[in-house]
Amino acid sequence: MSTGPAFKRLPRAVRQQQMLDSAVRIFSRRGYHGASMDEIAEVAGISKPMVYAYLGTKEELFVACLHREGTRMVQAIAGAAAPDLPADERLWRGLRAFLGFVGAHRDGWAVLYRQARAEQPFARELTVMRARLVEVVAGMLDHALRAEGREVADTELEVVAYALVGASESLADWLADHPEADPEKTATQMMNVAWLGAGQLLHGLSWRPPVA
Amino acid sequence: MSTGPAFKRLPRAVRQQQMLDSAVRIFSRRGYHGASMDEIAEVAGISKPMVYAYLGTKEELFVACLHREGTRMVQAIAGAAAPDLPADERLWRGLRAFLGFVGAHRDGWAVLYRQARAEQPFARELTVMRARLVEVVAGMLDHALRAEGREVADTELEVVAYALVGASESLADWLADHPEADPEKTATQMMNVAWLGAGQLLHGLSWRPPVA
Amino acid sequence: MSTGPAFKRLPRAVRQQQMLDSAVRIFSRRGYHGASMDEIAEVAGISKPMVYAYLGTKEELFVACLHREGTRMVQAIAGAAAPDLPADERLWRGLRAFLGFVGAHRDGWAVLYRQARAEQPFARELTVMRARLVEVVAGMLDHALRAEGREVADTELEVVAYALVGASESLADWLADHPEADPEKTATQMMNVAWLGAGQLLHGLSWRPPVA
Amino acid sequence: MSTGPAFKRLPRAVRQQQMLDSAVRIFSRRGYHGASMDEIAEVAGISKPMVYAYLGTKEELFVACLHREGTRMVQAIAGAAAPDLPADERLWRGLRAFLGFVGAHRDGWAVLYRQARAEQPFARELTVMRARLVEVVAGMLDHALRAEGREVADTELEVVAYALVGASESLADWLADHPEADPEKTATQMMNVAWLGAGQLLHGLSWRPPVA
DNA sequence: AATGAATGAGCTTTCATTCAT
DNA sequence: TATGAATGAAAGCTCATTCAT
Repeated sequence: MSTGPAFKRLPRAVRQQQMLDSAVRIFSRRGYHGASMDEIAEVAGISKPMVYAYLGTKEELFVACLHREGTRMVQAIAGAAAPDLPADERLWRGLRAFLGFVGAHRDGWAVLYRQARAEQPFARELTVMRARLVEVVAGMLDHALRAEGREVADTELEVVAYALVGASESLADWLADHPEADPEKTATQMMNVAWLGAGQLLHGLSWRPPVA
Repeated sequence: MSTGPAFKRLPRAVRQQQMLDSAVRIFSRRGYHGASMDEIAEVAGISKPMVYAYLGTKEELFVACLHREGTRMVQAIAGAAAPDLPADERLWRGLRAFLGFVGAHRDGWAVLYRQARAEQPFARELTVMRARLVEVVAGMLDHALRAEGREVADTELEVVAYALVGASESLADWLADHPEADPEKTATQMMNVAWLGAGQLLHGLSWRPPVA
Repeated sequence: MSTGPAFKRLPRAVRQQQMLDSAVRIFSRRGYHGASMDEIAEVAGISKPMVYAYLGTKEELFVACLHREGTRMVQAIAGAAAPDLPADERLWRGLRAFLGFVGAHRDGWAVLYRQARAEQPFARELTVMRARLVEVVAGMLDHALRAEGREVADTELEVVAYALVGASESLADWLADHPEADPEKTATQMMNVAWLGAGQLLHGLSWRPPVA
Repeated sequence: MSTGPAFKRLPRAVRQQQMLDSAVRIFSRRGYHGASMDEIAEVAGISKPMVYAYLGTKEELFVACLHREGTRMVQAIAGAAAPDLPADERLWRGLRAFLGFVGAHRDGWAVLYRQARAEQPFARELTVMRARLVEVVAGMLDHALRAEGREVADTELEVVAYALVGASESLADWLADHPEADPEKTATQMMNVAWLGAGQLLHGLSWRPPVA
C-alpha cells in the first residue's frame, strides 16, 4: 500500500515548475508581448488549457515567473551579506551576489525585469521586489550608522538606498547586453562609485575588493 | 477675411508635430503595445492614414518619438553643464537638469525609455541615445581626470558613467512614483551618493549644493 | 442517443474539406482579390481563425484549392484515356473528359484557373498543373509517333501539346460563358480542328466520334 | 502670332497618352490589383487628381489601357491578312502578325489580357475584343468555304474560330513566359496544328511557311 | 486530468477616392 | 490647371481565452 498516488501523470508541483521553466525561457527570448501562450505550452510539452488551469492567465503566469526568479535572487543576495561584517564588506558581498546572479542568468532575470518595467500591470510586483532590495540595503546602511552612534531620517536613507539599487540594476542591464563582460569586475567598479564616490575616484583613490 | 487659425488642411510640418505629441502621450500612457494607432490618430485629431503617410509604421513612429524626446533631453542636460566649471559643479548641474527634465515631463521621456528597453527593435536607437548621455557624463569625468594629469581606460569610464546614469534614471523613476517629492532635493541626495560615496556619507560627511 | 450529425466540434479532416469547398465557391464567385477571408469562413460555417489554423494564409488557401481541384481534373482526364487505344481515340476521350469535367464544374475549375493565371504567386503551382496536362497530351502524341517509328524534338511536341491544351482551355472558357452549350458537341468540334486541321475541314472532311 | 495656344502645360491628348503609357507599364508589372494609383501617377510624373480628372477611376483607366492596346493589336492583324489571298496564306499571316505583336509587347498586351480575364468588370471589354478577332478568323474561313461553294452553320464556324483563337492566345501566353522563344517559329508550329491537324502531323506531314 | 476544436475581439496596414486651395 | 492634404472603408492576420469531449 503506497503512501501516495502512483503518478503516471506527473504531480502537480513538478508540472508547474516545468511550465515556469519554459515560460521564463520564452518570455526572455521573445519579450512579454512577443511570447504566445501557444509557444509556451508547446515548449512545456503540454496543452494550453493545462497552462491556464495551473497558472492562470498570461499576466498571472508572467507574475509567477517574476516572483519565482525574483525570490531566488533576493535569497542569493540576502544569503551573501552576513549581518556581522563591516558595512563596506556587506555592501560588496551583496553587490557581488547580485551582479553574479544576474550574470549567471543573463537570459532570465534581467530580461524578465526589463519586460516587467515596461508594463503597468506588473508595477505592483516590481515595487514589492524592489522594496525588499531597498530594505536590505537600507538595513545595511542603518546598521552601520547606528554602530557609529548616528542616525538619519528614514526617507533619506531610502533615497540613498534607492540610488544604489538603481545603479546596480542599471549595471545588471548593462551586463545583459555585454555577454563578454565579467560580473566580478563590474561589481568592483560599481563598488568604487558607490562607496568612494566620483569625487574621490577623481582624486586617484580606489577601492579594492578584500582578498578572499 | 479672418486670419484666424484654420483647423483643417494644415501644412505637413505642423501636422507631424501634432502627431508626435499625441503619440508620445499615448505611448507613455498605454505602453508601446497597449497603444493603438487608432487612438493616436484620434488624439491627434486626424485620420489614421495620415499618420502612416507622414510617419510610417507604428515602429517607425515610436522611433521618431524616442528621437525627438531624447534629443530634447540631451540638449537640456548638455546646455546646463558648462565645460569650464569644476567637475562637481558640472555633475551637479547636469544631474539637476536631468532630474528636472524628467520631473517636468513625467509622462514623457522616462516612460518612452522604459518601453524602448523592453523591445528589441529599438535597441539601435537606444544605443545611440544612451551613448550620447554616457558620453556627456564620461566627458565630464574625463575632463576632470585629465586636469589632474591622470587617465583611465574608456571602458572603465563607461561603466562608471553607466552606473551614474542608472542611478539617476532610478531616481527619476522614484520621482515619477512620488509626485510630492522635490526634484531639487532628490538631485542633492543623488549628488551626495555619487560624489561622496556611501563610505563618506556613513562617516557624517555631506555635500551641499553651491549657493546659486 | 441520436447518432445524427453533430454540427459543431467536427474533426479536422471534415472541417478542412468544408473550408475548401467554401473557398472554391467564393474564389470562383468573387475572384482571388474580391474574396475575403471573412466571407469564406462565414460560408464554411466557421470562424476565421480556424481557417488560418487549418489552411494558412489566403495565398496558401488558394493554392490548396487549386491543388485539390486540379488533381481531381487531371485524374478525370488521365483515367479516361486508356493507353492501349489508337491516338485519335485517346485524344477524343481525353478531350471529352476535360470538357465534361469543366462543364460539370463550371464555377469551379475554370474560374480558379483564370484567377491563378493573373497572379504571380501562383505561377509555380500552375506550371506544375499545366505540366501534368501537357505531359499527358504530349505522351499521347509521342506514343503514336513512336508506333510509326518516327521521332520529334521534345520542345516541338511541347508546343503542339500546348496549343491543343490552350485551345481546349479556351473552349472550356467558352463553355463557362454559354451554359446552354453541350460539352459533348463542343468536344466533337474541337476534335475536328485538332485532329483534322482547318485545311481539311475546309475541304469538306469531318471527324465523327466513334459510336460508343 | 501662333496658330494655337502656347502649351506650357502639355495638351490634354499628350498627357493622356503619357498616363496610359505608365498605366500599361505598372499594370503589366504589378497586375491589376497590385498596381496602385499612387505609383501610376508618380511614374506618369503627375499628381493623382489629374489621373482621375483625365481617365476616371482605376477600373476605367484599366479599360482604357485594354482598349488602346487591343485596338493596336487588332489593327496589326487585320492589316496583315489581305483578303485576296488563299485561306492558308491569310491564316498564316494573321497568326504571324498576332504572335509577332505579342512577342514585341511581351510585357504589355499579354499581361493586360491575363489580368482582364481574371476580373469580372472587364468581361464586357474582353468579349468585344475577342469578338473582333473571332470575326476576323471566321471571316477567313467563311470566305474560303464560299469559294468552294459550301456553307456551314454560323455557330460551328464560331466554335472553330474560337478554338483557333484560343490556341493562339495560349501560345501568346506561353511566349510571354518564355522570353527566349522565337515568335516566328512558334507561329509556324501553331500553323501546323491549326491547318494540318494532329492527325496528319502524326503521319509525317508538315506545313512550311511560304518563302517570303 | 487532459486536449483538440473553436472564437471574439482587436490591430496594423493599405488604397481608391475626393476636398480645398 | 494642378496638387498637397485628407479620409472611409475594409482586409489580412494573430492571440488570449474557453468549450466539449
